[in-house]
Amino acid sequence: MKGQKNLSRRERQIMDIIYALQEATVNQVLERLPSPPSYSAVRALLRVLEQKGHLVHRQEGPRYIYSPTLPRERARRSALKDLLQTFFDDSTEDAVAALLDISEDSLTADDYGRLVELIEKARKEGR
Amino acid sequence: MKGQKNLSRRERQIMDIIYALQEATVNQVLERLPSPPSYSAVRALLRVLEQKGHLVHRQEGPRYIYSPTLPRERARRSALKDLLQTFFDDSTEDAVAALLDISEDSLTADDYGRLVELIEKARKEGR
DNA sequence: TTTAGCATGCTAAAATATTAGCACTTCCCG
DNA sequence: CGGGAAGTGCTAATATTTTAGCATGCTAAA
Repeated sequence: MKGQKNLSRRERQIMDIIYALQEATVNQVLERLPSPPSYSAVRALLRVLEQKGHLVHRQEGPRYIYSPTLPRERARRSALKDLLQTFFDDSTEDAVAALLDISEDSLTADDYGRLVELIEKARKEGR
Repeated sequence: MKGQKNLSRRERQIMDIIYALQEATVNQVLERLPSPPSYSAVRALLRVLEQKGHLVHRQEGPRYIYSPTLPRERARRSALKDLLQTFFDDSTEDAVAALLDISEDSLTADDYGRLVELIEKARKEGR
């Protein structure tokens, strides 16, 4: 029901890290946390996040590996949707433009070609 | 210096609202806040955000109108960059695909055309 | 003028989030 | 077998966030 934006600051940082890595151990999270707190502080947060239903863990040898409950694909759709609303007035075009602007340095001619294909394909499917 | 992800939960909600509206009064913020607290709670948060340098206000008749310190364009670039990293492994293509997927219902044939133009233009400028 | 309505500043209480520390378990290597 | 290194659970203290309430100023209409 409620979004995932009811997370506290640390919780959000942790979820982002885990989404970026897909799954992570306590230490992987700790390493990437800004102004990292103690090991046990991180464990406590992870426990809370699990209890709130945002994470699950499996045991891998001696240690826990945490992964998100909500699949990455769904989480990113939702995040993108929010971003679109907050910063782009729901304008897909503006968002794509910003995306291109950010990425221009790393895109090759082939990449541009693939992007055009992507759009052509969406256009066809879209009716 | 430090990012804007050091905000607390309420602070973040408020910044999002103000970025979406471009600028807002206390009441506009209050109306859109989930599980809205009291009027004065919102005022207190706004004051804190201003003191931290995230917002400024101007006086409009009897009331304050708050707006972000960091221009929307910069804030959204930065937000997009983060999103790209967290959820798309920095793959512009994946992000555009997700964007198209989200927006497909609302895009017209013309829109698709404009998107292709956008990319062609970026390709040319990109070298 | 008075007064009601709506705005603000400030501050202290309450609720949450964040953190460290201690006790216990498991794994692995000498 | 030990025994240390590296895990984990739990709990209590601390820090921060979030909130409401009170005092005050300004404006407009009765």
